[in-house]
Amino acid sequence: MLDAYFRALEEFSPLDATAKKLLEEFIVVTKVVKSDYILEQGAVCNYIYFLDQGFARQFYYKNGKEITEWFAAEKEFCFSIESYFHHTPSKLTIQALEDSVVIGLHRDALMELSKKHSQISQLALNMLSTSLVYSQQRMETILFESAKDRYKHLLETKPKIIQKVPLAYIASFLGITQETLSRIRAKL
Amino acid sequence: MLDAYFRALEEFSPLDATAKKLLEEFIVVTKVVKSDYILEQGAVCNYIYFLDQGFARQFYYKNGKEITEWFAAEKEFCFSIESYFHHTPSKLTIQALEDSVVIGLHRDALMELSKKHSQISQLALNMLSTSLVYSQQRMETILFESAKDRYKHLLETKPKIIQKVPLAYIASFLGITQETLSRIRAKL
DNA sequence: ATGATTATTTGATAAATGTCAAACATATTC
DNA sequence: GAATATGTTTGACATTTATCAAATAATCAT
Repeated sequence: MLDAYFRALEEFSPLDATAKKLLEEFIVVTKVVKSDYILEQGAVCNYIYFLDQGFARQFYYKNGKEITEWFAAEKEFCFSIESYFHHTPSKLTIQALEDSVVIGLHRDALMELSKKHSQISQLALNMLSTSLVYSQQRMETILFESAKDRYKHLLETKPKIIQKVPLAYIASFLGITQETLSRIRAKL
Repeated sequence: MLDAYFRALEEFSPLDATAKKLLEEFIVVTKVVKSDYILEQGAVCNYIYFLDQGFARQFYYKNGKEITEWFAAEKEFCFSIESYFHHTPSKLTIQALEDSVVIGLHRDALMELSKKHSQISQLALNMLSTSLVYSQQRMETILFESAKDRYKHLLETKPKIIQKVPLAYIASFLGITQETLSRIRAKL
């Protein structure tokens, strides 16, 4: 059941049986159907979610419009960074775009267990540093690539998203309007 | 000597005498004069730098132009995130904009000592999570605020930068040209 | 299947920002 | 303090992207 999950965690750092046992206490598995919320706006994000099956998006509201901030594909992680670390209500909503199985790892698993078990602190450090590098890289692409290049990059790195998801979601994820994206696509 | 430094670290997480002693082994203090490089492009960034005194900027080259990515004011931290975590040559250069005293904390201090001492793992986790939240927030401002709003925001949050630094640095930091910034400023 | 809803494309136009060139201002050096 | 280098502003124009409106196209529910 949790095999794929622990395998995904071990991409970050090795975990022995003790570490896994400790972590298990903090793991919650949930099934959600399409359109269900994994995390609702206003709730505190207490978990790092892993999409064991399915597919989800994170979005928030800006001037009444939904802005997609991230897509989580199968075997990927997602959470509201700000809410998780600051214990504040989440601006983000995480919504399943398909029927999904979500594995949540409670904050205390990383933050508290990491005091007791060094493999877990290494796990947390490696998860965080990976996120940080991604976040930094994404910022750079937004600053210095044109909308067209960002779309092409997304096509290369996450072609599945583009097949599965309404254009408007992708546009807001890229930071452009759907009309602009439609035109970019027409000229490709 | 290191008082202010440990105080800055303890903003993230408390440190007892043992923790401080362990960390000290990995601390390097350097004086640099104006225009000196704290980190050169192509070198691996092995330290998280703290500007004990002085002022610095991080930049890299994009189409032959210097793009400022970050300013580090006195008592602030800076490092090349990607180079530090991936042990790869840094794309970034960190340059002192004034005579400065820089305190570097070696990667092994956080990554290795955190296996042995839980206060250090907490320190590392909190430093990383703080960086991650900042990085995320900055990305959002870039995506969703106009150049003018970003400039105003910088004026509010880091007025000193604007006094000390050539306009071209600030412009590239904001992701715009210096001409555009000059016009924004004229109309404020 | 049919109508209703949702998603996508297209067109006309406006706004924001970039590019290139030159003028102007300030700081630095001899 | 004159000459030089560096930094800033301004102008004309090009490009990118947004906005608003409407036309199509695709999907969904009954």
